[in-house]
Amino acid sequence: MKIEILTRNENQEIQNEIISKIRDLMNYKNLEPGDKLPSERMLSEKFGVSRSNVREAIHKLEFYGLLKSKPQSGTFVADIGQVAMNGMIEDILRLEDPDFKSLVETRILLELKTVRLAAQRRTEQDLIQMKMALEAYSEKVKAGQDAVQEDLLFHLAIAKASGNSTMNTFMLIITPEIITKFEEHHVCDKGLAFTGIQEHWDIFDAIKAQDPQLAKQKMKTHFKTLYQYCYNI
Amino acid sequence: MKIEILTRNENQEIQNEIISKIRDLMNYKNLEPGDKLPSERMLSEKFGVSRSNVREAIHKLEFYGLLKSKPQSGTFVADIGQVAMNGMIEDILRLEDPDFKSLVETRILLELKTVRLAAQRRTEQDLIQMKMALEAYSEKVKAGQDAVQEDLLFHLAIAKASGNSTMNTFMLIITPEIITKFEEHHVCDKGLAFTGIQEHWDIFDAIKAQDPQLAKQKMKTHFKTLYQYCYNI
DNA sequence: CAAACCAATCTGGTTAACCAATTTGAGTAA
DNA sequence: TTACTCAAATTGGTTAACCAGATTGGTTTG
Repeated sequence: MKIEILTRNENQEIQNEIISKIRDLMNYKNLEPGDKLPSERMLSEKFGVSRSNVREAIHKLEFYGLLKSKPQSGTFVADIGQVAMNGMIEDILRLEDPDFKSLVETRILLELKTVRLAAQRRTEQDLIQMKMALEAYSEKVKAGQDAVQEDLLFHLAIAKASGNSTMNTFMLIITPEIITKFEEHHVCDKGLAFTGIQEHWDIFDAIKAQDPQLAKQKMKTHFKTLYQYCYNI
Repeated sequence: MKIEILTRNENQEIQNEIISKIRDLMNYKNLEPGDKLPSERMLSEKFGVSRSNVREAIHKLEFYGLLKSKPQSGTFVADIGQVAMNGMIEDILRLEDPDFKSLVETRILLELKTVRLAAQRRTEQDLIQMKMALEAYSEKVKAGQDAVQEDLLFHLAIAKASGNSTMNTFMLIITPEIITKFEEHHVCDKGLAFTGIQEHWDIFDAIKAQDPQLAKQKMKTHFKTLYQYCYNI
């Protein structure tokens, strides 16, 4: 799911194998929504793997909402049908690690939306938090220091103000990888931080003024100056 | 059922507590990017909790890219600074479970994008898979059967064809919850399935013709007829 | 005969012991 | 002094034993 190192890839392999075996079992036994999976011990024995491996695989399927473990009771098949179950497991098995381009593409999409929603829904409390993040960012930049973190925190504050918990979560998921990649490629110490200050305040003002279209436009401008440095990554 | 929720919340609680303790420790000890966290055993002893609890908390922070465990070596702080670390942990602790409205809002946003990308990037193989999903859907509807699953699989096929692995992952994450909620509220057995067939084929044709704007427009139409049933949920 | 009950059993979760790879630092040789 | 060696200690991961609570099916009781 994240950037994995070799040792973990090996792990990933046997986990995927277990997941596909679970899928086969569900098909073979014609398990329907609500049915109970064999116990973890039984699965680990049948598959010839350790119980903790089975648990990890179940955890992953649980994360994607396909299974549901009840303590002292059993693991149950979620309320989606067999067709969707097979299709989704197939997709999960073939999931590749996200590349940088895909992350950036998604970030832009999410932020152009969250900034509009934030302009519509922001509370006074949201404004305060955004302003705090923004001032911390400005100070760092003016002191000539690196400010990627403060930058990202401002963007996360916008996501929070959007009032959409799903997008907020997604922003949290992709943010650290973006930070890492940025610092790897030294995107941010190229003197574009100073122009960034004004752009950020423009975005903030538009949100404060509750003008979604303006906010989106300012965010677009911001990304334009930002990602012109990224095309050669 | 209530008990199940309670126990899980309880679990969530102590996990969050551990996470905030880890944050405090990182602040107190001034741990910087790349530094090593105390060992799992030491943390479990210091916090007075079991080692597996500590491991779960670390796993969660690892999922969000804030920590990185190296086997037989230690757990290391990710390459984002202290400020971003504190901000992100704060956000993670306050993360709420996504509500239906937020899920739908996000799904629409994602799909209006993936359908455009799919129109630009789809391969012949993608077309074949989408067509298969679509035919399965049509048959079920014509047979008068429920076809939510096949519906969603078609949409997932579009996400795959978009060539953006991050969006693909996100679609996989929200899909099962959407299915469940849909079936809970009986969104789909209100006779809108038949109109859905044509709408789906329109989307498919636009993708095949590599016309992003048309594809987006058709998807918009599709959502319009779909979610007019959802406003009263 | 049906409903209430209870203990044997089965379950996921937890704990503790164990493993192999990695660090580390004192000792050694150049 | 410096570079190298190697074994002991430390680490995250793995395995197996254990726990408390849920399930279940036969028995009892009204």
